[in-house]
This record gives sequence, C-alpha cells and structure tokens, in this order.
Amino acid sequence: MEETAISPDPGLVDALRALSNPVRLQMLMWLREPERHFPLEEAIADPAEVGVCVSHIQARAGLAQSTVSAYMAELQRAGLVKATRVGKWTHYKRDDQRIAQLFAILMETL
Amino acid sequence: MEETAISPDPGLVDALRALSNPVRLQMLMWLREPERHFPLEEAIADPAEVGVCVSHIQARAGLAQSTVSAYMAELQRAGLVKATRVGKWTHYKRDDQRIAQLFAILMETL
DNA sequence: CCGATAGTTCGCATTTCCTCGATTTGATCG
DNA sequence: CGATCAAATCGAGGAAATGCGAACTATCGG
Repeated sequence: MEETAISPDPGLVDALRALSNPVRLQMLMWLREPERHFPLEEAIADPAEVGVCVSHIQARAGLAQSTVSAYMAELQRAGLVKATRVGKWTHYKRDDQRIAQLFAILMETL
Repeated sequence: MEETAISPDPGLVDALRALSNPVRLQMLMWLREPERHFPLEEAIADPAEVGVCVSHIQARAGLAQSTVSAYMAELQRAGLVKATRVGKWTHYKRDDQRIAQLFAILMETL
C-alpha cells in the first residue's frame, strides 16, 4: 500500500470541471469546426487563426451575453481556449495543444 | 454551418460531472491499483475480482461514511464503477471497458 | 468628444453540490 | 430473535455553480 497519495493534477480537475457543463462542452465541440457551426460570411476574422467571436457563440448557445462571456472566461482559465481581441470583437479558439496534453494526463492518471 | 446541433452524449456529461470532483477522481485513481492503495491483508475478497469495500475507501478518503457512500453511488450512476456485495461489504471496482468507451467518445466528440 | 456596438464585470436569485450526523436497511452470528 | 456491523438513505447547513439583467469598459466611426 502506497502512503503518499498522488493527488490529481489540479489543472486536470479544473479542465474536467469546465467540461462538466453541457453548454461549455458543446461550445468546445463547436469550436473544433467553426466553419461548420458558425456563419462564415459574417466572420470578421479568419476562424482558423483567431477563432470565433463571442456574439456568434452567444447566438448559437441561446444564453445571455454575460453568461456566455463568463463561460468563455472559465474555459480560458481552464486552459482549453485562447482569446484574441480583433477590434471590438473578442475571438476564442481552442488550445488544441493543451487539450491534447490534458488528454494524455487524464489517460495516464485515470 | 450545420443547423442540427450535435448535443454531447448525455452519458459523457454525467461522467465528466462525476470526475470533476477531486475526491471522486482520486478514488477512481486508487481503484486502478487497489493493491497499491489499500491494505491487501484486510481485504475480505479479491480486489482484482470485486474491487475494494467502502470502509477501506472511506478510511483512505478521510470523509464521512455517508459522503463516501454517496460518492461511490454517483460514480456508479455515471457508469465508471460497478458494485458487488460480498456479505455485508459492498465492493466497488472500476468498469474499465466503459471508461475506455467514454475516452473514445470524448476523443472523437471533443 | 459622442454615440453606438462588443465584451467584461457586478449584484443577485435560484439551484445544485458538498459534507456532515442521524436514522434506516441489510446481512451475519450467537 | 436480538445484537451487531456495513452500507445506504435522509435531513440540514454552508458553499459553489447557474444564469440573468444592469452597470461598466473598450473600441470604432463620425
């Protein structure tokens, strides 16, 4: 029996927490293929480069603007997305490298 | 743009919810190698076959008995563990097949 | 500088989670 | 059956998450 309890990576718990909400999980799913889930015509910037702006995510989620903003901030704190401001629009994009790393940690830890 | 929103697998959200608590996550980690984390001498049944009884998990977690019982029930509802009663002792064991399946779903969905 | 537009932050009500102790159910042994 | 021990369920208090609207901040166009 091992006495030293291996606490799970705190970053991992934060990520799992962020993903445990169905709307936030779905947002991340949408951001995997922005061109499939958001109106490309109205895009102010290249989705592949900076991601999708909050207004479009909000329209898709159907929640209040403040709620969506808070959710995106939470996803960012958890390291799952990165934010880029283009003019007045904040764009959010998946951090696929970090996501892959979290997958790896989860895989070997759990 | 795809209009039909692909809602995430509800079972997946349940699993992520269950895992978003650090204690529950750690319990699942412990159950990966019961012989490493629990007193094998006191085991009433083969850990490899039926898992670990609640008393031992409780001792390790340091939480109230009722809390641990509820946590295990939640992990079971999420499909992450399976319960077996041996005499008066309920044993919990990982459902590794289901866990692997959830990994796969998460991987292709997220 | 003003007004409009996009986002963030704040304050708040509601619901859910966390954790406990107490009680109840279930199983064993004498 | 009665005592006992393991586990589940119940009831409750405090903490955190959810989601909203209102107020604030930042940026752009005139």
